[in-house]
Amino acid sequence: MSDLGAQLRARGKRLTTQRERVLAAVGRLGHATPDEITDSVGDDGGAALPVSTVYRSLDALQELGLVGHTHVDHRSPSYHLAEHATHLHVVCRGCGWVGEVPLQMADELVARVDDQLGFAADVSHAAVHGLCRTCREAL
Amino acid sequence: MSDLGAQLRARGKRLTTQRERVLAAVGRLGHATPDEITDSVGDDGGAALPVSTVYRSLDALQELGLVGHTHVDHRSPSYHLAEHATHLHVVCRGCGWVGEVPLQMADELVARVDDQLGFAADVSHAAVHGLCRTCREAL
DNA sequence: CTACGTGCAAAGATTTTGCATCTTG
DNA sequence: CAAGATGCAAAATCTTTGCACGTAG
Repeated sequence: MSDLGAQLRARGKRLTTQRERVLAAVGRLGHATPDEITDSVGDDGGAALPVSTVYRSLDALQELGLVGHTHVDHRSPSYHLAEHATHLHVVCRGCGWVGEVPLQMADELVARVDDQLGFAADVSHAAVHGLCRTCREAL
Repeated sequence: MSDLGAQLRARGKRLTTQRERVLAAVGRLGHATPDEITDSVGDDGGAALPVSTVYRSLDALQELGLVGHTHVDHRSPSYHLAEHATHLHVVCRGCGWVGEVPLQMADELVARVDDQLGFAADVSHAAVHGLCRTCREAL
């Protein structure tokens, strides 16, 4: 993936195995916390990485716009590939279930916010809380 | 505010000055982190409260549904009165500005999510990221 | 070579917990 | 009184930082 290298270089940064491995781990996991990513990095057969490197790599990759993150629960942000950010999250307060919803469902909201505030909303980084079908019926 | 007492008692909890003061502080501040709330509690002339009590009070008040919280930035949740939750937040990635948007703007999103997933979304607890008018034009 | 990045360990920041003591109901 | 809450300080989490050494370009 020399493309990654090019993007990094364009920003005065460098391509390192660590960054490649962190990016790969994020891709493998879909959505994951820094902690989960750290655990997963070793799954490619290579050596484990210190958490600090994972954090710094995520920062770098985020600066390039390759990954993004959302706050699904109280603690720990959840990282995902930017290209995978074609949805927003719904998080159940009852059971913790996390679902994905196509961005288009929020089109109207985005349009209205733009209209009234001139605010360019990026809904793909949003988490909406509520109750899933099951927990809702359980009440 | 005997109502607060009644609600607490109904849950097997008790009414204490600390809880009243934390609730009052949240009301005064509108939106605030546990830290800011701790600082503000003293503003009513009373003694300061230990952070742990503030956290426990917020938990209790949240359990009663009197306060809620959102994750505006990386660290620290922001608490607000539930009755004040008539809006959702838009957070500017550029300057950190936080705006409020009437819930109705998300009505369609809520309806669609309900329709397709049976998920009861509570958008008042949501933070949508993006760029405010100013930062947007600055690009 | 010369930045920039990595490892490691220590420091920060934030939240939670154990326990003796005090209060509410 | 008895069940809960509080205070305080210590522990647990989660993230960031300093610094000497390694390495991409």
